[in-house]
Amino acid sequence: MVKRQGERGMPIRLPERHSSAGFRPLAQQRHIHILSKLASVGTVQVGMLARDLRVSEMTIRRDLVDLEKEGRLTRIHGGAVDTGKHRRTVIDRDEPLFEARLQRQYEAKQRIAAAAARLAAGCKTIALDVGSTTLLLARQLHGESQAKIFTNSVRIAADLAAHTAEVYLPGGRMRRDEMSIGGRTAVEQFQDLWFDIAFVGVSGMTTSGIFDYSFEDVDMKRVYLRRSSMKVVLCDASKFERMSLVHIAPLDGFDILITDAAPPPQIAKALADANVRVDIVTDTD
Amino acid sequence: MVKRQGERGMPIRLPERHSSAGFRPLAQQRHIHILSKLASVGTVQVGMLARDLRVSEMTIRRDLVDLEKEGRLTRIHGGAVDTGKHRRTVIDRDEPLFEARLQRQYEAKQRIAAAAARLAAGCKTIALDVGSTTLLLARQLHGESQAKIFTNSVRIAADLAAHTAEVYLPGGRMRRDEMSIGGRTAVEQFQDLWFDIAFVGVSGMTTSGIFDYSFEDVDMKRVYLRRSSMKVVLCDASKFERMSLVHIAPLDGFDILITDAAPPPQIAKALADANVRVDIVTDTD
DNA sequence: GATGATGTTTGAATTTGTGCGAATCCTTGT
DNA sequence: ACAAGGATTCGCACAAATTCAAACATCATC
Repeated sequence: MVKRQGERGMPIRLPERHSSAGFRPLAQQRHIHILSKLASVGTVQVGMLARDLRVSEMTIRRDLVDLEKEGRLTRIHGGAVDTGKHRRTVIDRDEPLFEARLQRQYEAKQRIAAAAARLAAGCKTIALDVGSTTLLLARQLHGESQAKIFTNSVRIAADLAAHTAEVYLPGGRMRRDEMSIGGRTAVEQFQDLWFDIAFVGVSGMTTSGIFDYSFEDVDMKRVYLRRSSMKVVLCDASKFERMSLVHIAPLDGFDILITDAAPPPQIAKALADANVRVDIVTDTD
Repeated sequence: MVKRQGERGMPIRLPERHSSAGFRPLAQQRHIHILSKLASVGTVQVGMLARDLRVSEMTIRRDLVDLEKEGRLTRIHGGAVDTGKHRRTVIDRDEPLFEARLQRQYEAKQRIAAAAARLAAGCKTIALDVGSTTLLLARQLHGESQAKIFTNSVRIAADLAAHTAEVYLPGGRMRRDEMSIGGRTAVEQFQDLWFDIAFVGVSGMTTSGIFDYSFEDVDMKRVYLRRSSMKVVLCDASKFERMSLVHIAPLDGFDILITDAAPPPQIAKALADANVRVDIVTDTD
């Protein structure tokens, strides 16, 4: 059976030259709706989407098939989860958001963290940003007992406590959800230090730079990037071409990008122009 | 066909919906819920999960089998525990030392903490010292969502994160065992503040004052006692007549002592002379 | 009418629920 | 300490429910 778009072969994403009437937007809008839902909650259900978008479940399934072909999501029984290996991801009604974020793209983050840990080996002073990927990195650093680790994440500090020799935190108010410490005083305490290497997580990356959705944590990210010899950004591939609330820095604001898949061409070029080394940790292990 | 809860009669409230339900949690969502529970509590029970997720116990068991195959947990009779290699997110299985201390005199500490929590009710700024009793107190403060809580214990901060509105930490190096933050900079950050009430734990008390075995934490204890309107010492009865490494303050350095049994006569007299109010929480509640 | 997207039907595939015997755990008695 | 008894939990096998996707019908636009 030939799919309705089967003859296309290539995933051409032309803006559809359909002149006047905007009937096409419907499908397009559904796709956007689905993807944005995925981005915010990590999972979608066929029935729920059908109800939200006032279309049949069959249509939703066809949408999901299309989006899966483009690699934007992974279909599972009953719905879909955002890209990454099957079996993981999702949010929960009443449980911490963080845990859900941690599960999303778990394998990718794990691989990224492993590569980052290799990079950090031997460094004496290591700065760790807030985030789920950096938390996984922290766990890989348990062995580095001779390093001093600086982080504004209480979660990471608590995790490192039992294993790593020296953990330093800035002072200030702790954010509830993220368990990060931010604010002016916190930034001041760290900005006079100098780190051998800093690992910063982001929530989006475009040709114009790296982004994060957290207003409060951005200042500290900037400090990390400003005050370290080697500036490493951890960013799984789902975050390419995605902007967020706050612009952290342009692409030449860091040295190394560790990710799990090749970035899209424009970003790849921009990274090359900015002299950023790109480490891609592939799926095949 | 008899429902699994059929004998209960009415109160079953299953969200019976039409085909486009989306109410039953996706398999992945259940997995997340389970892992997340595991991360926060350490163990899960089949029955409880089935109730939480509104699915049959069989389904939960199948989930657990799947997750065990992925190595994310270890199944035990009646439920599952988290496997050692995936450590918990918020706070880890506290190291033996701390856990042991927490168990020692557990009931006494719990009662003391409860009395302290009553004392703290309504206070706007609360300082919490490091220690096992103060940790129990922190857990009783989960409801006090309008208070600002200051502590140099990362353990307490992590514990409070999910429940209490505002938690403040000083910056500095974290001690491994106690997960406390100390040092000159930490002390400096707190000594300009003023607390409504401060709770300080001690490891010994004699007629000459209160003592602690931790060299690093004493300075912060002194700050708490110096900078708060109400200075409360938490001290279970086993610590009377015991000295420790460091002398924190004389008996007139605080206002209220909460303990679980009447202190020996000499100390009682010395406390009376120092104008300390003694709250004894008896075994009979 | 041709084209392409969407809705509907229907049987297959997958997931979930239930019954019931076996296994395990817990308590109690000796 | 060991065994018996009772209760709970497990997991297989099968039934029920849900979801999937192919085939076809329908609708809209050009």
